[in-house]
Amino acid sequence: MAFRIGTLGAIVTERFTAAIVPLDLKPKHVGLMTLLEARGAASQLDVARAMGVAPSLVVTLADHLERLGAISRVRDPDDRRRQVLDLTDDGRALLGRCLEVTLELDAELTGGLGPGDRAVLAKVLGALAAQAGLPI
Amino acid sequence: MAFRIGTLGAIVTERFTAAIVPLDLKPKHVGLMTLLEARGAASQLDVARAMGVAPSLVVTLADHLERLGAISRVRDPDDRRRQVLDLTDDGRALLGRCLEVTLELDAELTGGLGPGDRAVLAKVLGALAAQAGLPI
DNA sequence: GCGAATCGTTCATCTTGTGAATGATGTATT
DNA sequence: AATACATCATTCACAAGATGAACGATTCGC
Repeated sequence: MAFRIGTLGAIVTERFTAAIVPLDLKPKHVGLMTLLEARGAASQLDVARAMGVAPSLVVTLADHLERLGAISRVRDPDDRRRQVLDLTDDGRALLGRCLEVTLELDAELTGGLGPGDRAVLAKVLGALAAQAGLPI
Repeated sequence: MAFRIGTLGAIVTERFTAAIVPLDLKPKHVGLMTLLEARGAASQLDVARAMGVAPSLVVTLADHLERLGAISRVRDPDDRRRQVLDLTDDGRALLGRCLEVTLELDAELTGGLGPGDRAVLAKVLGALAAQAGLPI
């Protein structure tokens, strides 16, 4: 059975990217905030490793999120090399709006499905996320 | 119910991209070949419109596929502005190997699922593909 | 204390993609 | 038939996203 899941992944990604443009966010920003929400405060290097991304990219992402007021960024007093990131209340609110957008997209994409099918899809995607080590 | 389908889309896309590296292909190359397989020969502008991509990008993609011997590229004798692309036999074989890779990835991602769940997933993704106007 | 490792940042660079300019060809109007 | 306009492919300059190497500031092991 050929799902062509790769091509579909690209389409879904594209739609999601477009859907969060009004929030002034890119998918990686959402990924970073989601990570902070799930794990609590973390150093930039921790974030880079968890996201599978170069540390220099985290600088850029954190710059942007800090400018939006979505995260705080303070030197760890116990190790002043570390820059500790954490979600602000504004950040949590912003992440809430991301969730709304996500739900709308989910609804749009799975509109034709019955409740049973939706449950199965949720299970499948949950398993997929767990496999990817993703908080969901 | 939050599927976080956007984030998952990114993960799947990434995996697919990695999986076709050995074939010297990127996802868009596969998209172009799939299009030619489904619709038959097409001009570069047709391809650009169908893929939702700039015509100048099709030049690059076609250059690469032509170098691989996967597509032919001939001037339309009836309208010599048009450069007509078509899959070669080698291209069809290459696309076959892409399908194998896709099937392996599908199997890997849905390994823990029962046959009923897989059927539902196939249906859901099929509907999604149809909605995106994608041949599947 | 001193050399080595770690963390964040900057910088040069690569890749992917777009959009404008160009040249070749085709179409329409007169 | 000639001229103006539109269309197609191509090239070029450029923007965005991401990487890796170099560097400065720290901290750790000895």
